[in-house]
Amino acid sequence: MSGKRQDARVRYTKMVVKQSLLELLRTKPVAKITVTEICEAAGINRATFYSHYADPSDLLQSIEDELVEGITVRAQPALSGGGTDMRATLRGIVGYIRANADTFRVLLSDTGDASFQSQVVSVMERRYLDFWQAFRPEDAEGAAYIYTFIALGSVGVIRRWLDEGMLRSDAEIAELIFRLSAAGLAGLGT
Amino acid sequence: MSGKRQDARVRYTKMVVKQSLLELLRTKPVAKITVTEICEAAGINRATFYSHYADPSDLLQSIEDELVEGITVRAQPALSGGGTDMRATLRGIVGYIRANADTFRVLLSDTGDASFQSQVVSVMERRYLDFWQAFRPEDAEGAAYIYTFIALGSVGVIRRWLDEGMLRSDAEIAELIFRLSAAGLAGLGT
DNA sequence: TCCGATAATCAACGCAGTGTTGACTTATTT
DNA sequence: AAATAAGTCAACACTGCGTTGATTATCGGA
Repeated sequence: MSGKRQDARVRYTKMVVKQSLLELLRTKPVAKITVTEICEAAGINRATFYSHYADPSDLLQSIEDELVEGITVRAQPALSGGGTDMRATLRGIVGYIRANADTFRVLLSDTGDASFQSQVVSVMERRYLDFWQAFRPEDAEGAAYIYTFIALGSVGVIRRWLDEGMLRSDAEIAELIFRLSAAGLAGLGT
Repeated sequence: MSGKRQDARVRYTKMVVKQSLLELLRTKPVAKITVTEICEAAGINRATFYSHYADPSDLLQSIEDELVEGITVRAQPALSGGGTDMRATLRGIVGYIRANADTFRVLLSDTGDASFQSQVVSVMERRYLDFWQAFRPEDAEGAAYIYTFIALGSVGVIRRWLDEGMLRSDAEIAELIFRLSAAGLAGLGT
């Protein structure tokens, strides 16, 4: 997409630095993680860190951006292989989260980042809106609240699923989220 | 509850320091707020800060604890004046959040604290569980997921309500949350 | 395969914020 | 008015910051 591929050294540095931060995030919030700490864990020089990122939050942001992008792509109905099939889209998203489970678990946890969760919710919200509006064209009272409700609720289900060690299959979780969301929407008209 | 009342000076210090932090939190995340900054804004000596709190996160934690306590109390059905009336309980909670709207808005925002949201969700979750289990004694498949779904969804509704400037009345929002939650639960059996 | 370009390393820098101390001043309680 | 507790102030060593310039290692293309 953007010109040539990055230098192998750069790729390595970014990778090792990201992994080190994620490792540290398991033990404490980003507020208490220092650049020095990250560099020691990564085995790189501090100056190298600064040539790529401004501070630990900036690094965290770049990790988050990748994951949000991954979800966004899979939230596009056309690309998820299911056309307008919401279940298929959800399975795609759940599968992607499983593939990056360790990272998602940390970032969505208590010591994680509120803004990351917020970004994920936004993507879900938009997708739900696109999908369900086809079925209920006329906007009921307080419709926007419902999409927020089910989007955040869905993320909650995913969080719990991750915390429990992903005992259930992707399909099961996708189906559960689908049913709960559909029910929430149905409840509006009541 | 715990012995005598605190010295007036202590009460003032804690108050002004909390307000200063909340003010700063409007502009940046807690990760980038320094003790020095807080003290300048509060007009107190740095040594005074350290005699009460360990660091900015510790101070933030104490603010959060108060609010979580406030919600917990109102989530007790017996105390919310409505017996087992879930609507009344929700109205009580929503009213409390409105009374502390500025603070809740900041803490539940993107730049807020993931652990605070998490604590609030926990309280709601437990309350929903107590209430609804009376109506559906036999636990359906994946019941725990539903409570997480509706608890987080409820917090999402509150977040949106705060962001929109609380245009709707407490009763309206409480009713909306009640309806969405009930619907989510009903959807499980389907 | 060699060469120019790009990255990473290292040591050093002044600077800002930390957390603690002890001597002091000021406010509160009884 | 005296005793107690809290806040102020200046100073301290220390840690981490962010940047610099010189040096070494690695990469990718001609």
